[in-house]
Amino acid sequence: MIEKLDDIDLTILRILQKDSKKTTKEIASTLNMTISPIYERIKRLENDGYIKKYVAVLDKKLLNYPVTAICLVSLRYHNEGFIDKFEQQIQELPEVQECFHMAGKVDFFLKINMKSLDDYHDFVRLKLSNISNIGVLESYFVLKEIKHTSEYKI
Amino acid sequence: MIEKLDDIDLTILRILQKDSKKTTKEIASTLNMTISPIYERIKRLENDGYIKKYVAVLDKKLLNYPVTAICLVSLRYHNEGFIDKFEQQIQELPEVQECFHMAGKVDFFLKINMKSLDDYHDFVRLKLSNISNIGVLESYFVLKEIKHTSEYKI
DNA sequence: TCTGAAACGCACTGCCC
DNA sequence: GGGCAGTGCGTTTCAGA
Repeated sequence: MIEKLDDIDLTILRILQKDSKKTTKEIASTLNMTISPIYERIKRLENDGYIKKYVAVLDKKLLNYPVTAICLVSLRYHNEGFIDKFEQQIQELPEVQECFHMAGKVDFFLKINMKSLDDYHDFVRLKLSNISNIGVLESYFVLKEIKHTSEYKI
Repeated sequence: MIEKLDDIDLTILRILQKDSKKTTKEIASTLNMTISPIYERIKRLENDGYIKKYVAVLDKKLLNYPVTAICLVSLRYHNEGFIDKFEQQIQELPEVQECFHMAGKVDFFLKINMKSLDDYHDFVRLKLSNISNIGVLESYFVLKEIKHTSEYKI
């Protein structure tokens, strides 16, 4: 039973998508409320699916993933079976952090993290190119990450 | 003092980037260790910057952000001042979830979440276009999000 | 739906090996 | 660097309004 969110719910979501370690007590304090209602609202937001999960955000550079590539893929054949299969194969590649099916000339848009350009070369040659049905494949490299957040403007 | 990570550290990071609500006790249990060393390792990973932050991941659709656009921007002038200013202005736009400075013909790559195509139209017209120095601006829309994770393959 | 209080478990500290 | 025990705090539950 999913109902509309009020301002209190939105404030809770705003706080937690910035810092999920904030305690119920702290959130209650900023909202001038007691712990119980905040606690129940958070549980409701989790159960209703507004909060999907809680994750630790790691440092790409320190983990030695300095190379980020944007990869544009166009398929050769566009019937349902081929698209589904491509999507399924992409899911299983841990190097691929994001993949979107696009409207327009380019079919898929991929964001890929690698340890080196050599690794990227191997990745394209051994993994991506082995996915049959890829027609055109264009790669672009990120010089600098200006902004990267999981937050939504709520 | 940042030292190299061993397998235990990497396992901890793997677990926490999937689910940061896992307790120290649970992590210790899967690693057949006691709580203390796991606790200390997590603190070290936080202090050394391997773990940047903990966040709640929200549901875009439930929050009524069904439109995701990829926006490619080329600047008119490419001297340092103009680029810095552009980057600074982008930082302040909450609709922009990701922005990368690219190598190649396209200067910047933006990922933008909106409530509707009308809102996107307004966003481009009122906010992006008002940033002086934008030369070319191309928009592509996401039909379907195949994969979107903050995890790294560690 | 909020308040307040009580119970539980985990985070955190200090000491030992 | 890892194990063990104690304390405080946050989470969780529940009676009442």
